[in-house]
Amino acid sequence: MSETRWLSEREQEIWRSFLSATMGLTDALARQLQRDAAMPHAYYEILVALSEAPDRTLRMSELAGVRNSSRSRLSHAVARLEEAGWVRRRDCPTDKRGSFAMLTDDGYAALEAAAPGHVTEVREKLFDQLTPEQVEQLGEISRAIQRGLGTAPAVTCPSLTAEGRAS
Amino acid sequence: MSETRWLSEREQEIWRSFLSATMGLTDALARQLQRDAAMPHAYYEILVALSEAPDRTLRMSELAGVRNSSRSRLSHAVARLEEAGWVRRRDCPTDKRGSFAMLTDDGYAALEAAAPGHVTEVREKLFDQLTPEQVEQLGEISRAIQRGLGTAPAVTCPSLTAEGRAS
DNA sequence: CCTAGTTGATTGAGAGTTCAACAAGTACAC
DNA sequence: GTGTACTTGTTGAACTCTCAATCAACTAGG
Repeated sequence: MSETRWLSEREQEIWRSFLSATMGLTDALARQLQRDAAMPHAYYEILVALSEAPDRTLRMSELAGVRNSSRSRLSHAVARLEEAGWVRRRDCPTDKRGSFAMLTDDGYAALEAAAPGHVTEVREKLFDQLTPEQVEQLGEISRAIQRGLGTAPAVTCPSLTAEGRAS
Repeated sequence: MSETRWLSEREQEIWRSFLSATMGLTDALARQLQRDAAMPHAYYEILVALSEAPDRTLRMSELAGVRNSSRSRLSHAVARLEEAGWVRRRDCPTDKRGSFAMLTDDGYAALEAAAPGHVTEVREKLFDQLTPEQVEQLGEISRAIQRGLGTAPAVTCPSLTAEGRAS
């Protein structure tokens, strides 16, 4: 076992700043969604993933994969979302173990209602704070980190473009 | 109320990548600490903050401020840490409402034991993935985000430098 | 002094996440 | 076919975090 490669002063400074920034940002987004749309960020992302899927429907395992979520977590979450009437489960005909999760019209409406506030928060707290160069740099850095994590650089989050919106 | 400023395709792509990267990184760190040191990341940071304080002691409210944590959360956390024997509470003599949290020798030992694995994870998953330029860029970006959040750019995280370590 | 308002910290309930255990179904070799 | 191994999805318990309520102690103004 090799020696620990400790962080330099500068690295530590950056690491702490990074941690503070990302945690603060995450926190701000979560708070905004909880306050204005009564849903946790994780649930919002589930709704988004479903809204972008064909027929607004996905297998539970696919949904878990796309969201980088554990099956267990997703199962609990979908149970909640079903209670709220935003998602409905269907059995898979070809594989009797399988389950589909389908976004309901109510769920889509909830997503549409939540989106503007969420995007606004993302824009104000992140993009408005950075220069265009920094935005590009952040994109590169994020990709690099993703590579290091060995996770698929898959589709990962909300539909926030103007085009993605319903008419 | 003004129109929502939706994200461009490019912005959305970067946003998703950023979210995936930071969540994945956060997750990896949390898992490593939980697995190897049986503590959540938040608790690790509390121990770090205490270890860097004079007499390894801080007022609860100061600790909450430094960690950007709610008083409630900290109270619960310190209760757990006290159970584990890693932290001890003391009454404040001058302000009888106040409480001190003090890192015990056991707590310090636990921190020392946990640190190498944690730093290694941070280095491998973050710094090893970036060029020196990107590291600097990330520092700048993080500062900018922090400014936008309006939080103090205070000391925010683990003591990971070689100098910070006990002899 | 004494009330009103503020601050420091704790508590309990509710919600989300994790982990391990589990049931049920599928796949594949033999 | 039969048995073994793997996959899909759910469940329950334990844990952390949040939020609102609470309480004690301090502080300022009359």
